[in-house]
Amino acid sequence: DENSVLRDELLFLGGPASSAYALSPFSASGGWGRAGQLHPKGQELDAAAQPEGQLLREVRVLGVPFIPRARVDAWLVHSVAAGSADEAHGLLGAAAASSTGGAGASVDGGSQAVQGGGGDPRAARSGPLDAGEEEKAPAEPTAQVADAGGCASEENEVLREKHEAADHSSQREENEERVTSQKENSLQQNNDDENKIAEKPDWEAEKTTESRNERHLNGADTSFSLEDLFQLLSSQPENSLEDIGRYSSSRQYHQAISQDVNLHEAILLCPNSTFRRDPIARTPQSQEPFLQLNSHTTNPEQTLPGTNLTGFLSLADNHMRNLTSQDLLYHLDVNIFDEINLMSLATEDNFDPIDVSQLFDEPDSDSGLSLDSSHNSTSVIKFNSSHSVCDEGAIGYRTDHDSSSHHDLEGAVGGYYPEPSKFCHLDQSDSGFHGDLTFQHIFHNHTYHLQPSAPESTSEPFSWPGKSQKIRSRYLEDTDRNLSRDEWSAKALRIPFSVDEIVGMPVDSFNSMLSRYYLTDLQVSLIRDIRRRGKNKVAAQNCRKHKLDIILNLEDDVCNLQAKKETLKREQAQCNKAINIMKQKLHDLYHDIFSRLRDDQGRPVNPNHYALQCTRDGSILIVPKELVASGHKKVTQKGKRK
DNA sequence: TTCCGTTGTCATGGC
DNA sequence: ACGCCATGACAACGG
Repeated sequence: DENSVLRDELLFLGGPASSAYALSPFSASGGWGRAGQLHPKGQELDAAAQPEGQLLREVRVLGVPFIPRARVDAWLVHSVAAGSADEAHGLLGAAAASSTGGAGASVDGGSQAVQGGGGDPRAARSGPLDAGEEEKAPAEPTAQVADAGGCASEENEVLREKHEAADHSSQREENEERVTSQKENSLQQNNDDENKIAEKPDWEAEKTTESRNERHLNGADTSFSLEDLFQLLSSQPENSLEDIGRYSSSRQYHQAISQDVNLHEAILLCPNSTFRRDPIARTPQSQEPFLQLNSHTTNPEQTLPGTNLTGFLSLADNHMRNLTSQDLLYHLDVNIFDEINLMSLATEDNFDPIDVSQLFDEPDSDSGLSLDSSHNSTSVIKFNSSHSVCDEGAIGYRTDHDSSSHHDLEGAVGGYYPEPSKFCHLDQSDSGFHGDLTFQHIFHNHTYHLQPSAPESTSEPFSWPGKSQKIRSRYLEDTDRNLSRDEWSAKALRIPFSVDEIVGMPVDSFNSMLSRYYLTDLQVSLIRDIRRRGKNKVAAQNCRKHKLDIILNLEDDVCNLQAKKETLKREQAQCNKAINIMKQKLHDLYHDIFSRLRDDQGRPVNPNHYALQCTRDGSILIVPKELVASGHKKVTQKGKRK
């Protein structure tokens, strides 16, 4: 029904399942429009220029007032933060009740509950969702919202027009906002009870920290208590890498004040546009090195427990100290990545840095990927490939091809994550890549399957030079031998789908998947290559099978024809034999007849001069051979009766 | 070491 | 134009 559709939509937006019913007040009393009037600070609520995507469409289908996502997000945020049990359980009635007064509690636990009371919870946000949104969607004067005067239809009409004006925005932009919304809600969920954060899986905590990061970057979250973060940070031992990773966002907040920019923080502070899947702003050259580096700095599991993370960050910091964030993207020394690469490898058991360095020092090392052949890409591939060794963070993913549906999201949120602590990310753990990170966290289990018909371990994402066979053997002994080259590559690049999915997915689902998920160009390229190679591999197998079938059929045909030939030969021999017998019988009969014939003088008839001829009436005539040779044209009755 | 079969991959053309 | 499929050709690998 319509409510379930809206609920699914909100689920996709990242809101808690219960919050989906926040839309119910739409149809009840147009409460959103009136809620705008109740905004205590009179802050703008509308960012109508932002496309609202499917949510808007669903809302419009229902004929309810259009609610900008920013409002919905804020409302959801505060509904959750208020701890309303009814709302938390997704009761329509409760949501309807909240439409008039809102939740009334801020994420700060009440100390900054300025938006509370009777205010519209959606108004709690002091600004638009993010800077980009602010630019595209100028603040709508509060008076305009208030002037709606509870007339939901009027506001709906205005907002709808605004939306239609902004309808040109791309689907990707819409997805970005969805992810942002999702993260916003994650933030609220985590802020609601900070104590729970340590109990949550790392992936969830990571998502939370990223949400904070984004808020920090956007400067839109003014209600977040920095003091809380400082206390939280100070309560955690700095030498705990896990804690460092977990509270990376806290460190970031701290950095924002101290201006002590280290590598990690500098990365996290990079403009979002750099890492979002913006077809204009983003380039593979600028993105990939960044992602690689950041992934290792933000992932506590990828570093040895005894590794001096601070030292490492300082090392990288020296490289970037004089670089802007954009410069960083283009000029990060590849050697750094090599170092990081080896560091990440060092986390593996039986790691031999010499062997591995030899491995990657091998000239003519063919990645085997028809990816971007640029230097950066190559280094990335190597890096990722090596990293995949330690990457056991297979997260549960759905094997059905419709994994991107909202229902799947709902199911995946509560899904099982085998090793969340090992969910070390490469290119999704940066602050600008929440989409991939979040979606991967939610959706997927990176349990890459072995294709049944494909004997593996003969190809890897990088070549194994001949003299490194020993290393290879050792290498493979410690890892999953059953991963094919593409599976390795997919795992290394954090492709959130299995090779089987990529290859077997219908083209429509495949394209939908590519557009729905936040994938780097490298990932998209790899996915397409995997799909192409996978399909071609199957085609080649079919072709060879077909060719073999043809050969076998031809061989069968040859056998059959040979047998038939033999049979025909035997039949011919039998026929010849019968013919000879008949000839012999006829010959004997001739001689027998002529031996008994006598002419008029009683002399024997010479068979060489006469022949026997059978007439139509059955009588037998003796005809001279010269007459027979003349064509039987003139048969004389010169013969004698027997 | 050579030969041969198998397999994966790429390029190409047809649909 | 795009994607899929079939197929020849090639290389790598293993027996």
